[in-house]
Amino acid sequence: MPVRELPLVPDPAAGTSCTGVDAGLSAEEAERSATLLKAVADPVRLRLLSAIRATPAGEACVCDLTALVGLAQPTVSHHLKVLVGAGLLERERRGTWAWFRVVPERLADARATLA
Amino acid sequence: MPVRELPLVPDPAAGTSCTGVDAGLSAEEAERSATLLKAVADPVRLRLLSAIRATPAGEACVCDLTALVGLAQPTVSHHLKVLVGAGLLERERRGTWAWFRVVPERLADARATLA
DNA sequence: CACACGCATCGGCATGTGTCAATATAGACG
DNA sequence: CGTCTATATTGACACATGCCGATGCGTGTG
Repeated sequence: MPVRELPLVPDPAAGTSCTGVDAGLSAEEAERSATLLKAVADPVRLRLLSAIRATPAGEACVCDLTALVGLAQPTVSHHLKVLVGAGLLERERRGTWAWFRVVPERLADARATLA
Repeated sequence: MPVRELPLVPDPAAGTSCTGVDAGLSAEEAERSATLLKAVADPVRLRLLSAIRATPAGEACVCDLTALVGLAQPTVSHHLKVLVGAGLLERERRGTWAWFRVVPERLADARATLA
């Protein structure tokens, strides 16, 4: 029966079982963090966020972004909806256009989950 | 024909086309960042990273982690492989066990893509 | 050598995700 | 009201992903 080397602090007589690493992050916390990170973990959505933030006014409408990423309009609308759903973007309708702004606090939240 | 309101800086005679938001993040950069973030955007992998980091020695073996997350051993091995592939984890074989440590620099890289 | 144990890989299945064409909705304008 | 433009929604498809059981590989132990 192989025996662990270095720490071997606990587990003196526990048979062959491993030491047991407890917790570090609950399943619920991990689930919520992953949901937020999944919204960002997409190349198109990263470009959308970056492009909107790089705008002089800090906002952009769908047609601008459609031209930018080179995808069909429904696809871009879908990605924007995902970002809005995650709280990373705010949507405001002015006339015919829909304007999107990033929510920096929410982006900071995402960054904080990797701290 | 509706006309844009606030900025209307360029686009004086360009018909109905939108202003054009340029760049902010190249497609290649976005692709690489998304690959790194995808590795982290999973509840199980977040828990694995967190648990390994919370260990006194900063490392853990598969059997510990299997017990932690409550999934089958092949599933945990799969997730660990994803994390190693992304450079977020280092793997070292000592005897029968495989020990995993987090690579803080790589985690900082992931965090930096959201700056 | 034979065996046991930890871990990795394979094959398959269910589910999730990105994409687009087609269509629906909403507001502006005549 | 009818039409045009910008955006949202739907349906369908291909593809990726998470999960597990079965199996293979490597390494200590008797």
